Amino acid sequence: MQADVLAVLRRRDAPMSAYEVLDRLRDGNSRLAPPTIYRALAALIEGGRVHRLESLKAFVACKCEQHGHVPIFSICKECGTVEEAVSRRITNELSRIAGQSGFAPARHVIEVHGQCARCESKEAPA
Amino acid sequence: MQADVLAVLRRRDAPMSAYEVLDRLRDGNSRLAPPTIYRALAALIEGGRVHRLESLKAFVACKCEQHGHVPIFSICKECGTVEEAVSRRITNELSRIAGQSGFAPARHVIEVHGQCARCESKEAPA
DNA sequence: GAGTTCATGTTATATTATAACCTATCTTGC
DNA sequence: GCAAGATAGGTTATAATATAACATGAACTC
Repeated sequence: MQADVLAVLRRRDAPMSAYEVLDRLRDGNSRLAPPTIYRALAALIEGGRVHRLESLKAFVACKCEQHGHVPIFSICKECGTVEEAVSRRITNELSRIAGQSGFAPARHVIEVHGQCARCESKEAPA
Repeated sequence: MQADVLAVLRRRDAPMSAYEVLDRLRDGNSRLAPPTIYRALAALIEGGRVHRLESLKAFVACKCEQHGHVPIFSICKECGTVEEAVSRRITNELSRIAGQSGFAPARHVIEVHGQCARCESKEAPA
């Protein structure tokens, strides 16, 4: 099931809601309920192979080689595509800030909403 | 209504769900429905006086003097308290990363989950 | 093959959020 | 004053997201 869910997510580079994944998988198997999908997603996220975009309530397959990093997502509000980046500077600076108050970070959520280069140039084709 | 919602949020330093706010306000006024609360929250967020914690689906009053900054939240998974920080370095670095791919940032979501100093010392009182 | 474990199925429901439409109040210019 | 528009909020209904709780079945263990 995890493999099926991951395959569906990988066929898109835009995020999908859990119910979109569900609908997509129901094409072949009508007896499929939300908990099945949410369980698979939870396991995939645990393993770092899928990320949840908190601000979109949606999920994407991880595009990085190595999992276990801190992902930084750029989310285009026009076309919905998502880029995944990594920055040690950001991770370090967040640790530094947390350290000032003795906070022990366990999980980071970094999401940037905006407009990708492609959509920007379409909108204002100078 | 915005004032009422803001007052409720300010009485706590932990995040509240929209429905917690609703219940709290219903104490005095039983005829109050979700859209009313969500509208007030939307306006407050627009004005920078309230933030939505995306990863918690919850809301907090902004604690900063000046609104319009990029807030960085530290969320304690034990006690639920939230600290709000600002870092120009992070903002700059995020802009730099975005710039590399021509992405135009409009809104930032930065949330760090972990354990606050207080809860850490309680748990392992060395 | 009885007992255990693990993934998944199943049913029901909780939680979060918004659409669509209505009503009241305020405001502004005449 | 009062019509016209603007704005906030009320009301009803429902959409979208997520999980609890329990049942089933296959696979493995001894």
